Amino acid sequence: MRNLEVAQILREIGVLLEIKGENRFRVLAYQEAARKIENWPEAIELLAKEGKLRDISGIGEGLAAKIDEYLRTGKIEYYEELTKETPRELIQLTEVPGVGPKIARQLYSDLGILTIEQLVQAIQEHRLQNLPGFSIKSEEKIRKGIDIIKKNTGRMLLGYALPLAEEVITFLRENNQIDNISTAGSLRRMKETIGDIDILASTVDANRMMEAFINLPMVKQIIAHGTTKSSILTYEGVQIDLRVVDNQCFGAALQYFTGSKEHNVKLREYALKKGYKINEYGIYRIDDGKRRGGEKEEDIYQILGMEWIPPEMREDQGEIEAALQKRLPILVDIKDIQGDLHVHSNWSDGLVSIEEMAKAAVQKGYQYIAICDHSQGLAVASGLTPEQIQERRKEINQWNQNHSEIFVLEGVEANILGDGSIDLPDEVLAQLPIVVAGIHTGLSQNTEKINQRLEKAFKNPYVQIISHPTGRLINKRDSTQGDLALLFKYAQQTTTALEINAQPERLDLKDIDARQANEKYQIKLVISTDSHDPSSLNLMRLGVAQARRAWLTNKDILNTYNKGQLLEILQKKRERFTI
DNA sequence: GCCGTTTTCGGCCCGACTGTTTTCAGTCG
Repeated sequence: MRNLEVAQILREIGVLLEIKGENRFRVLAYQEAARKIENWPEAIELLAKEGKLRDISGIGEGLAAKIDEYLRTGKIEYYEELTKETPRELIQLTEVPGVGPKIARQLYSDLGILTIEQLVQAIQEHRLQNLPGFSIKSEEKIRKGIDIIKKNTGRMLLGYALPLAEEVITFLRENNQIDNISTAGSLRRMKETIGDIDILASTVDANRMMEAFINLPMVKQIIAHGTTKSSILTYEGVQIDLRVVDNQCFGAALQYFTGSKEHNVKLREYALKKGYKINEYGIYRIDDGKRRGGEKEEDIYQILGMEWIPPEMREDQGEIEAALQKRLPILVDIKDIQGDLHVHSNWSDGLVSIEEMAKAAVQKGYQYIAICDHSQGLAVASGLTPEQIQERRKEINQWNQNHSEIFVLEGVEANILGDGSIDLPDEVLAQLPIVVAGIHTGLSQNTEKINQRLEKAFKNPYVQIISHPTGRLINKRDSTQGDLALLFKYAQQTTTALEINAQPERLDLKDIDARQANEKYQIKLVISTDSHDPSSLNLMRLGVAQARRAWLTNKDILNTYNKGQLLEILQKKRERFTI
């Protein structure tokens, strides 16, 4: 799968063209194509091979030829030409807040600056303020921009951003008279990583609220402070923006600030066709200029003749078309979750006993919980031997005999060994109502090996669920080299379910892949927290968000079924593939 | 550079803020 790689080079061409001062719509075309390819669920090289690149809307003759060239030869002549006059180092200069393509170009042509280090040096020597159009102020602005990227170590995990935003919102609520308050931006869309935290509110006293905001205990630096918008930087380097709007504009503002940019562009284009204009203050008829709504977010969509679109879907991935046809799926909701099918206890590397995990699950209102401790192949996690599993069974049976409030399923998270076999014998697996299996070692094997390994694991009749199927750790470790399309095929053929692991750094499968698995291969998914302690059961909402971003409904998710239905489904594969 | 119940040319979302200007360019979300 070379999609990211191709998207990257197209994006770079876009920036280079921007720096060069090319037609901005040509620039846009490259950026749009990059985005589409990045989010395309199938391998771009496969599409190219079949001559179907132009199936992707936004890729025409010119781009298709360049992509083909890149996939064939490893480079694009046009790109090489561009970098001769516009060095590619300039791309990273444009990543400094306050430095766009025009300034990057000026810095290079007038001062020969190519790198951020050279820029820092030039600022120290006050060489910027003498440039035409520059002053001490603009120099200072760029210096601050450099500070910000140096502090910012990329995007933070949703699992980190969400509680932080909630803490801020709770604090603001306690200290102000608030009409409406909500997260916005990528946080409201529940993307797996978040750039900065956006909060939107309406209140009778904006000044007071801003005052409270910039005086939060976590504030290290105030980046901006006004009556409608303030930004702060926390000690941990997170930027939080608070915007305050009139109550009657709250819906329009929420729609606008939630994005995504691509969703909004598409929505506005459609609005124009229908004779409406949308901005952050409301929706207006173009002919008489009159405002037709905007107090509620629903107004915007309703007036355009669409269903209200859940924020998680707003990525311009077909949701606008579906909303127009009133065919949006009813997305799975946290309230639909009946249990957690992958948690650990202190029999392996969990922190607490089975009883404590079960009690915590009762608090969540679950019908069932599956204790899936590691198995013997994972010694570092105190994986269980067959004998230990026998021992553990007594404890689980005892719980189930004495408690009716929740059913504890006896399970394991077994290891898929280097050759694809499972690290427990079939006789042992057969006695466990639920077997989750995952790759924990040999993650860097080549594609062929990973594929063979997974094929064998999927074909094991006792393995009903594959945990964290790609093994990725966000910002830390890439997915395994396994071929996803093949993996989906195995899952489909063997009626094996795939996990959406809700751990903040895993969220594996990711949204577009989970959607593809379900839409194209009709694979069922399981949302599991992989908890090693009771409080991690709360991570379920991250997994549910991921599933919603994958357009999944109740019927697609195994752990929305009641206990009886679930046990029946789990039995199916075994009945089909054993005698 | 793409695209078309606005079809083969002429469009391609919208506004705020900043800084440097007398009406706007650049950047950002």
